[in-house]
Amino acid sequence: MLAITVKMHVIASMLDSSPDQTRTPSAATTRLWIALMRTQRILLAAIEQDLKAADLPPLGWYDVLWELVRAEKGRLRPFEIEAHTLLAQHNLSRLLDRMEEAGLVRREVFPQDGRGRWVLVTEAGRAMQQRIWTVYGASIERHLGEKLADADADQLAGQLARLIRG
Amino acid sequence: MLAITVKMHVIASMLDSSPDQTRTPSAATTRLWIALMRTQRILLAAIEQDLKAADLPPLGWYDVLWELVRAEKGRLRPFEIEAHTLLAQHNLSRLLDRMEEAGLVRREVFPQDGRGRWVLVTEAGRAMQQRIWTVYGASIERHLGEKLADADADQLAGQLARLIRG
DNA sequence: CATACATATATGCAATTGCATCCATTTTGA
DNA sequence: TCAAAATGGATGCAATTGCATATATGTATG
Repeated sequence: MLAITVKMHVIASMLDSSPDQTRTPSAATTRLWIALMRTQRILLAAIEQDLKAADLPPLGWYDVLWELVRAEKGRLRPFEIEAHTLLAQHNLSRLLDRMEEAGLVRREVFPQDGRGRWVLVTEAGRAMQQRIWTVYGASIERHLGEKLADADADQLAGQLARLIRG
Repeated sequence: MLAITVKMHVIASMLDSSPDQTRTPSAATTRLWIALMRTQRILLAAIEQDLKAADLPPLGWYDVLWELVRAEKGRLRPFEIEAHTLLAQHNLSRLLDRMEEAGLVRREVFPQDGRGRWVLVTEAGRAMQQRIWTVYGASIERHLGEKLADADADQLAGQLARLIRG
């Protein structure tokens, strides 16, 4: 499976990235780092609070549901969800436990590989994804969308994305 | 004390911010939200990993040490640290337990208010702050600083800051 | 000035996360 | 072909976090 090759390559490239202990960031870089951390934390806290106020589960649940809903046949392998959501493997495994317990997803065997599983979203899961989006989307709009024009948002998103590509 | 007035004002303003459930974010806003979350998470994970690889404590410890080192007389009240670092009160309280146990800070009574405490950074704490910065700074530079020019960083930091002001 | 309310900090307990490791299955390659 | 290495996923246990509440003290109000 192609994923194997990719993974080994990724790991190998990560291993040789030992920090150069001699360099120091510029004041501008440091300001950007702090701004990035603070902005994300404050917005995330505000949005998570809106979800909690509406008696909805935390964002991680939404991320998983969204990936499943948009996936073909409403199913993915755990490692695919992991890659999309950036959740750690063991955290995802347990998040899926909770979501399965809540009836939002189901796990089934993956016949082509005895180690694997399918994770499928249930009807209740689809309904929950939509219910969460009602609140989540409104919250994103209120805390973020209202603060800037779409053109600025797009440009800013592009600049942020460049920080982690290449 | 001024802090009282501020707090009540902040709480009051937060309480009336009920989400408008009817609005939905634009595609641009949603892209920005996702970019912000992903970029912050990926960079933070990379940097925390560098710290761990150097056998240093997590970033929260640095944030507290930094606030104390820069503060007059190397001391602050817990609620001041809380405000600067965005740590939750109970989390800070326990973080300070651990840091005190590690000999990096000390708690002393605050005579002017029987409820309060001083948190002071020790010599070991100052040394640790510098030791962490060696690695942390290099890591910021490598993961972030190298990706863009200072002018771009400054501009980007300004745009991010605008998202949480007003 | 007494009573109710606010503030500063701490803490018990449950839920989540991190870490290491385990298990079962592929895949690789001598 | 078969042992060694890699993968996909789960799990035991410790550390951290979240949540509610406790404790002590300060401030305001009738």
